[in-house]
Amino acid sequence: MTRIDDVARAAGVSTATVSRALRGLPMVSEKTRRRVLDAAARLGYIASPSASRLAGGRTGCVGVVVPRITRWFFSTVVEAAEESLHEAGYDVLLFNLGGSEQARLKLLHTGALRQRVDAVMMISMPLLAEDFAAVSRLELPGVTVSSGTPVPGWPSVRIDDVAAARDAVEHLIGLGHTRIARICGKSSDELAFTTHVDRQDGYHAALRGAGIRPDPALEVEGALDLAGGVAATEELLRRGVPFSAIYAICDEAAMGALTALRRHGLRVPEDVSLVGIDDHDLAPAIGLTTVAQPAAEQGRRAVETLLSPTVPDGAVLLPTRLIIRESTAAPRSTLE
Amino acid sequence: MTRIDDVARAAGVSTATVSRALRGLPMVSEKTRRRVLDAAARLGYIASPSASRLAGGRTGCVGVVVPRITRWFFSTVVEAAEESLHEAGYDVLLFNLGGSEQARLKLLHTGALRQRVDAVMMISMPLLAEDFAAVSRLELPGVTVSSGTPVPGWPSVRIDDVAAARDAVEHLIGLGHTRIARICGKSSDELAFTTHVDRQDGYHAALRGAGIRPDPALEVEGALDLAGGVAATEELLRRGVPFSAIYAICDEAAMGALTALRRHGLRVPEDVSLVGIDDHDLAPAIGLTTVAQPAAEQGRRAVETLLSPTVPDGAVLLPTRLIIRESTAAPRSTLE
DNA sequence: CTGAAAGCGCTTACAG
DNA sequence: CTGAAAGCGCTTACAG
Repeated sequence: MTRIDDVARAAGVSTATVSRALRGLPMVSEKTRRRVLDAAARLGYIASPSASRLAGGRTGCVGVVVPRITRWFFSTVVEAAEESLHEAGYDVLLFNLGGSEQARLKLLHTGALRQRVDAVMMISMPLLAEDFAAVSRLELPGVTVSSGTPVPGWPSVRIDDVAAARDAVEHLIGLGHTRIARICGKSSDELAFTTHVDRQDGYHAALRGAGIRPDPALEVEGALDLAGGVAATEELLRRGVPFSAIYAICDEAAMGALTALRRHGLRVPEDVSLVGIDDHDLAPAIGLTTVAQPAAEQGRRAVETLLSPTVPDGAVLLPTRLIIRESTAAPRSTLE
Repeated sequence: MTRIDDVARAAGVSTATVSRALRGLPMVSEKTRRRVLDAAARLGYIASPSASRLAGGRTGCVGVVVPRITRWFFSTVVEAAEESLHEAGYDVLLFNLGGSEQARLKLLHTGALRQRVDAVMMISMPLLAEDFAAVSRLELPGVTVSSGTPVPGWPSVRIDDVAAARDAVEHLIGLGHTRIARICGKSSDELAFTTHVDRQDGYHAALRGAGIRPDPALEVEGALDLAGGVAATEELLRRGVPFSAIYAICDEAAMGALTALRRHGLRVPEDVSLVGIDDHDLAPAIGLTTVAQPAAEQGRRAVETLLSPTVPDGAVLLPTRLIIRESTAAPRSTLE
């Protein structure tokens, strides 16, 4: 392993100069820099990250915290963020909570992040009142994506969840639906916080805006994934209340709904219209009408915001857009 | 930030003793250890990773390299591996290639991994002849998952891809199909190496075993994802060759095939039977018959193998299993 | 623009 | 079982 002294000796300069030259600092003559660069290349020198970190105080790492990397939204945000981070010269430390409360607590209340990262990006991280102290004890810059709970001093990147849900439901209303079911995540889930509540509010707002009185019998909690969508839809059907459309809190839940409906011999959209939120990779494949949110863009913007904090505390709101596909149509009753 | 001296002072011992006590090393009396632990806890002491790394030579990090974190198989392997790694006290550095050849080269031929990790886990990493030197120059222990190309000295964890493909195709043959199309990834793709070839071999072996002569007109390359499955199936239909079943190299491609078939008014399984490989999360939802492979288990076993190398060079082969759902049935011709 | 030297905060032989 | 001291390989004031 060649060290900085080897390079210094080969280039005939001090280690301080090697350090400066290699990091592109000013205060090095062009001639010297070239000599150092040559020597370093020739020797295949790479500075020891541990040593640089200890001496320089910067880790060159960013911690990316995500509830479940297996979910479309999260993996898409992480992929985009990772690319931007690497481009900016940072390594990314992945913390996947796996939906476990224990992992969340460990991350927050153990030194898992202390001195390991220069900054933190938290995606859809639910933070309870007692967690804020832990986060601020980190004394780290950070950014939240699709938060969750805004962290004081950290910018946040997200969409307007109220509007997204409203758009989805208003689309159904526009088609003539009035009995619109809602399937959503459990309140205890990872997205349970503002996202959950906001999308619920959007649903209610749309209904009220059209003079439709929300019916609790049409709203059912499941999980946020496919299985949850199936279960919620089964429960809905079990209740026996009439409905002509389903609004799902996310596309994965919508896919679950689609599955459950088909199992019961119900056709989409002939018997039931279905709309989700996300624009999941598979949404075009199954013809799902949805409100698209820019997942990758949120990841990129989060990194950008983290690295050049122009909006210290502000929120970056990214646009969503309704994409009408084949899963929604006018209800049969209005056709009859 | 409290340092090791602070703890040493508070406990009335030397820093060497603090270091030993905190890391659970032997050669520390129980009484002293308790005193140190108390002091550390009281002061909220956490050892500086940079300093430990520099002094100790271990980074406590494992690099996880993956072609595309957004794909089902990869995110599932990573989730499981990440959990095991964190349990074992390692941080995970994520390297998502994003399907870019440039990222692959940068990772291999730059110091991206040098001195940053204690070990490497490469998932479905395509390695060309010229890459091996770069990998061995890393001088790091490693493991490959679903390789790809086996790396000398690194154990590998995977399934028997030949058998998986054979099982899928034999299932179709058992139902009476003889015109079985194959849609697969491009040879230039991430899984292009052994996985691609093995599954191709399995398909051919199954056909030959049944006395069916492979027809090149029935085999079409696409991408490995949904869009690729759509495109490949469109191409297949465009060719106008008769077929009653499709074997897809992975479930995501199968979902693409399903989409394309539906668009063309073809029903599954009435008009066309469809089988994939994976048992993707969404496979049950769409009733896809598939050969299940244990993705999470591969992630866990890889970590296990990496951390306690009992099989220095050997391959861990995990079992697959055919899961029959609604996407496969006897061909109509045999029913007529 | 360049160098000598201290220091970052640990771990590890080496003694005892 | 415990401690004094060197050393890990850089970066950073401080001089010049």
